[in-house]
Amino acid sequence: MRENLTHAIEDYLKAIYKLTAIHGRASTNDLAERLDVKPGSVSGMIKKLSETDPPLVEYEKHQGVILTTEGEKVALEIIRHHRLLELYLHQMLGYPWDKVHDEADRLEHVISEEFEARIAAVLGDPLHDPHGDPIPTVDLTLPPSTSTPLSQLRPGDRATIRRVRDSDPELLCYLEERGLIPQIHITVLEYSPFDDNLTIQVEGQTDTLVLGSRVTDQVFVDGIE
Amino acid sequence: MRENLTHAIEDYLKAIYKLTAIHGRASTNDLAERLDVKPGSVSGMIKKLSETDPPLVEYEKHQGVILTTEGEKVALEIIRHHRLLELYLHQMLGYPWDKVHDEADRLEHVISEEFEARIAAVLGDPLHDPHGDPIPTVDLTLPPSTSTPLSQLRPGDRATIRRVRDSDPELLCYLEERGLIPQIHITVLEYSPFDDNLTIQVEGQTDTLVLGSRVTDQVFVDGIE
DNA sequence: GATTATATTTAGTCTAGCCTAAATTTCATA
DNA sequence: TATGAAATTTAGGCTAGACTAAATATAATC
Repeated sequence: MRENLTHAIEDYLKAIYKLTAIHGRASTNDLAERLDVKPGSVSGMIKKLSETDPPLVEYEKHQGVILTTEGEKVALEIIRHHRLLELYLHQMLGYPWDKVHDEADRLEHVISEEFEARIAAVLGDPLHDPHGDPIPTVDLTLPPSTSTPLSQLRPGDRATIRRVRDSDPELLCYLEERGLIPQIHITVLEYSPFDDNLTIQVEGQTDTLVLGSRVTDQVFVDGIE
Repeated sequence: MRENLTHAIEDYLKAIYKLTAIHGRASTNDLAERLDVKPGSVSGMIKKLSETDPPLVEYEKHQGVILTTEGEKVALEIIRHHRLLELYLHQMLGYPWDKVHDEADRLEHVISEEFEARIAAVLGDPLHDPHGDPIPTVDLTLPPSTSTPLSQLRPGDRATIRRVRDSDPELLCYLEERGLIPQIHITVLEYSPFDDNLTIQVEGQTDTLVLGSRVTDQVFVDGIE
């Protein structure tokens, strides 16, 4: 497959992948914010990515950018690295939940295919990382995510937590302390329309929790009854 | 300690450490050869390393270079990373002997202190990597190596293999196939002064081996009787 | 439809690290 | 001690990837 891609290029492709998954196209400004660089730098890199052979992105001025098949492959490869690494760090090296992301962000660019294959084998070809995000398979397919934000549930709903946003370590600590981790069942008891608070019951806990939308927007659930 | 050091700088410091261990000082040309860059590039980098605050190397024009205390610390830190990684890859991920070096060379620059500490713990704070090289301790001290090249032994000498050069994967395969790995006992049966061949008996093997100096210069032994 | 605000691109700089080629210094030896 | 070989440094360029500031295009509002 493609080699000699720089870390910067890999980071751009990953960011484009994630933004297009949400908005259909990735805008210059959104990319700049996500990658923590200035918009002018993004324009330059996008131009370059669209002029490689084969091109990694498709690009029309002022219209944002999408990945080509080739670019998507690279992005998924890196995402596979990242999520396998997160799980490996958590399960095999005892990393706490909130610390795996940064380490994986650096390692994902340098591990070989051999390394990838070996940790995948040790982990038993897992399907999800510690935050519940699906891990692309070896042939780089990614099952579409069906989960919905916890914030959309209403009193009486029962559901299973499937994944949580992994970008904010503080949020992850908060969630872990309260037992809000993947595969846990919850029941919604109350909804307050003014402040968007949800009162929920977490399986196996006696106390209930009141969560604002800053939290419930970052937690995704499935199997709602 | 020092942060924001580039991979290139870390590679230079590691190379200087290894060359000074042999020659007292590291020359521009030797560094260029070891790092696979041109001598002109080395001059530029050395200048830069001697002008950091605090300086990482001590430098007099045309006289070669040595590490400062600060530079040595960085070098030992990277060497510790490298050797811990080699052992981890070998023991925990089942990497063959000859493949750990390249992977470790890339990973050594990106792992965190946390990662270092966790793999060291999993491995039980080991003292040697798979090739027998000593691993710098957490406080960055490295026991002086006392082993001598196998090529210096003569008939009748009995010794224990302590380490082998790890830079050439083909040599490593060759050595492994013949059971020439650390902690193995050997006896020298014959020496041929014309071609520098040694005939040796490896503990637990029935056949003897005839080895040229291209091999015996790369294998180091200890406990000669 | 004109005007303002926002998003994006262009143009010109900067730093890190490498390169080549030419100039210089040191070293070995006649 | 002079001279040629080897080692080293200097000078000038290149690429990747960032930055700033100015120019332009799109979108939003009156």
